[in-house]
Amino acid sequence: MEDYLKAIYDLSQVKQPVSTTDISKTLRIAPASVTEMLKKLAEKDYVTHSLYHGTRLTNNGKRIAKNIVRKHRLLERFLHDVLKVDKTQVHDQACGMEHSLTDDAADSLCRFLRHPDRCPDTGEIIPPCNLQIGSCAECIEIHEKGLEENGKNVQNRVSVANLEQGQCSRISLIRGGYNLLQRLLDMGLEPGSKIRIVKVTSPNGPVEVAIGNSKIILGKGMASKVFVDLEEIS
Amino acid sequence: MEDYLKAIYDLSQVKQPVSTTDISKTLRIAPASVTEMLKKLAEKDYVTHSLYHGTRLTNNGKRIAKNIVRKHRLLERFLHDVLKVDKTQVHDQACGMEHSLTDDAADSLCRFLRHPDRCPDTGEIIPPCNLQIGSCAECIEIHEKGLEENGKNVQNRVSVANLEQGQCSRISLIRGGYNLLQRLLDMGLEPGSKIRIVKVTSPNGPVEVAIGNSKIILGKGMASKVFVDLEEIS
DNA sequence: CAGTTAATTTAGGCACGCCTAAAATTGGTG
DNA sequence: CACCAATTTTAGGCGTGCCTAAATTAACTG
Repeated sequence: MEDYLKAIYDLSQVKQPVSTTDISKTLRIAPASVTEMLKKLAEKDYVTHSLYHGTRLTNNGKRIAKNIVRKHRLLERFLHDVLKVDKTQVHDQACGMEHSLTDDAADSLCRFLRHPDRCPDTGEIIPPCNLQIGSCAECIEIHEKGLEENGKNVQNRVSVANLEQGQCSRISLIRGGYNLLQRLLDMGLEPGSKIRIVKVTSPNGPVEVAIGNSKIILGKGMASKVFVDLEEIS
Repeated sequence: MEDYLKAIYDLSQVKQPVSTTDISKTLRIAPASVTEMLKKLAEKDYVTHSLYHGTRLTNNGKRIAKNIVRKHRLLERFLHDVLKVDKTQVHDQACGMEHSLTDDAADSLCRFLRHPDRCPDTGEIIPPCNLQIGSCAECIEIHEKGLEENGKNVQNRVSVANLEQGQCSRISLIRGGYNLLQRLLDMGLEPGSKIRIVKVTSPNGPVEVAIGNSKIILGKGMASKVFVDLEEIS
C-alpha cells in the first residue's frame, strides 16, 4: 500500500492526475490490480479516484507518501555514504527496508546523517521530518539534552520552492546547517512567521517572498530548504 | 517464514526438539497455523518435523536461521549504538527490518560497527558472517583495497564454545580485533588448521583443544570467537 | 491399563493482494 | 457521428498465511 502511495507521489511530480497504466508499469502489477487497490486507497482517503480519469493524492495521502519517500531517501544516503553499498543496489535495498523503518528511527538516522536534504546520486529532495521543530539545529539540541519531544507532529510541510505566486502560509521548518539558519534568520525568515510568495520567475529560478513588510529574493537552493505548513496555505 | 526459523533457532538454544506450542507462543500465531507452516518448512528441508514430537532445524535451516539472527542482532547494535533508539523499542524495530536487509548490507554494517560479537543489552552472541575470510582483519583489509570477494560463501559456522568433547573440525574464522587475532595466532590457532576438542569441563567453563601436537586451554570468551565449519565436524 | 487432560494436527473457512479474460469507457479519426 | 484503439474497470479465480472448531495423539494418574 505504501508502495502505491510512493509510486503515485513520484509520478505526480511529472503529470498530475496519475494514470492507472503508469502506476501499473512502475510497480509491475497488472492494471486491474491497480484499480482495485486505488479503490481501497480512496476509501481510506489517501487518494481521490474518479473512474477512468486517473488518481490524485489527498493531503492525507501526500503526508504518508512523503513520509515513506523520506525514509527511502534517508536509507539511500545511509546505504551509499556509510555502508558503501554498490550504487546499482542502493535503490532496491532501500525499497526493501523503507517500510519497516519506524518514524523515530528515521529521525535518528536523519540526525546521524546530519540532516541531508538530497539523495546521493539523483539529487532528489528528501522530504523533511514532521517533528515539531523550527530548524535542524533545534532537533540536534533537543536530542543532546535528552529531551523527548515525541508525539507532537506537524501535519504536512511543503517547500517554498513548490509554492505558487500569491500563496501565503506560515514557516514551519528551516532545514540545513547552523550557517544557513543564521543567514535566513538575519534576513527575517523565522520559523513561525507568515510568508507570502510575491513572484515566481521561472520554474527553476529564484522566488520573491514577503515577510512582514520586507521583500526578499530566495535562490532555488534556499527556497527548497524553507518549508511551510501545507494546511495553512491560502 | 524466516520468523519461524528464527523462533525455532532461539527456542532450540533452550530445549532441543522445539514444541509447536512454544513456537505458537513466541510468534503469537495459532498452534494450527504453526503445524501447517512446519510442514512447508520440512518440505524445503529447513526443519525435520515428526508429527506430535516437535521439530528441529536441519543444517540448512540452521544456516538460514543464523543468517537472520545475525541481521537482527547487528541491527539491534546499530539502532542502539548509533541511532540511540529507545531500548524498549530496539528489538521490535530490528524485527521489522531484519528481513529486508541484504547479506551484503549486513556485512557492511558489521564492518561499520567494527565486527561486534554481542547484542547491546542481552549480550547474546551475534552469529558470524559467511564470508570466505579467516578473520575480521582480513574482512577490513579486503574492503579497504576495494576487492570484491562476493559470491564465495562459507557454508555454516559454529563456535568452538558450542562443540562437544571429542569433536574435530577445521578453523573457519577468528573473530575479533587485531590483538585477539594475534594472540590466538601466537598460540597456534590459525584459520584453516584442524582442531579437536579435548575436554569440556563445564557448560560455561573453559575448553581444552588440540591443534597439531599442542594442547591449549581457551576461556569461554575466546572459545566463542573461534568458529569452525559445521559441515566438517566429525 | 483405562480415563482424563494437554498438546498437536486435520478440516474447513476467510481476507488479502495478485492474476486473466471480458466488458465498459474514453478520446481521437475518418 | 459512428467506430476503433487504447485505457480502464469489472468479474471470477488462485495462492498464501492466518483463523476456529473438531479430531487425534501423547502423557500422566489413579
